[in-house]
Amino acid sequence: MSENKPKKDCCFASEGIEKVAKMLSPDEELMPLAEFFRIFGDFTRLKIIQALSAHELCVCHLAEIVNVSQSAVSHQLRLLKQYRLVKVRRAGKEKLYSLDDEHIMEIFNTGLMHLAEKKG
Amino acid sequence: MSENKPKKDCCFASEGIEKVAKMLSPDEELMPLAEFFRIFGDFTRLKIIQALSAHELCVCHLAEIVNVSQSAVSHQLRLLKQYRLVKVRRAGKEKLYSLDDEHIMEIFNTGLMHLAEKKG
DNA sequence: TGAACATATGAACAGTTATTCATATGTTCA
DNA sequence: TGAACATATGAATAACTGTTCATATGTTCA
Repeated sequence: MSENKPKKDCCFASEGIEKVAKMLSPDEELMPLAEFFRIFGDFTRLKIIQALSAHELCVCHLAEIVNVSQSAVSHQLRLLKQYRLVKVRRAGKEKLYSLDDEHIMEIFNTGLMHLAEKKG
Repeated sequence: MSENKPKKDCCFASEGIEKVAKMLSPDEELMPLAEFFRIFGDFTRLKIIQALSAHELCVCHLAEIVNVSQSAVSHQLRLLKQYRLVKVRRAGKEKLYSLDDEHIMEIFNTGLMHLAEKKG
């Protein structure tokens, strides 16, 4: 922590620093955002997301497609739902999952593009 | 794992499942993508990113702005650089960090928009 | 109703991660 | 050159995360 550290002008004047600090989104906005992005930061969940981008799917098929246990998918789907990446509807015995909105694939694809450009 | 589980047609025919499975990006692409997104999934790093979106900054100023120790920012900057979210240039004693490209804030802002829409 | 199917969930465990502390490296300038 | 400043890094630790296993809940249909 850097509480009462005297402000230095190494790269930039003190007023500038304050300005940048003030311009940051409030913690109540940035913390949920970090939680939201953390959901993208897992291989299994990323496969679930990409699979759902192609088709609404039930839990057992998702488990087959991403090749993890039913329990594991279910746990991940709970997170994905909690953070509004996916939505569900019941259809008989099954529950059909799909992506919540366009933002999800927008983020996914921007990430892919970034990596493609930086490759090598 | 779901190795030789007999394919069921619960929500969708078996051929459809195969199609979705085949359409997934290869692991060598999805795993780095997960690592890339994981970097966004931390409060401190998100603050660093947003601060850098406003201005190129040195380590000590970043530490002040995001309110963590110099060592902590430095460790995070190493990750941010490793995954190409930021770039550095030296200016005398200091090192000035800035965002690597537009994709970073594009992802950041799409996330913010998503949360804003889902609020409540 | 009850058997069979589909999904969800809690506890436990192994692996990962963010910070701190101490210290090392790199740069400037008197 | 060496003191002062700026940044980086390794080890240690506490907190968190993803999977598994066992089991519970919910739904259909005979």
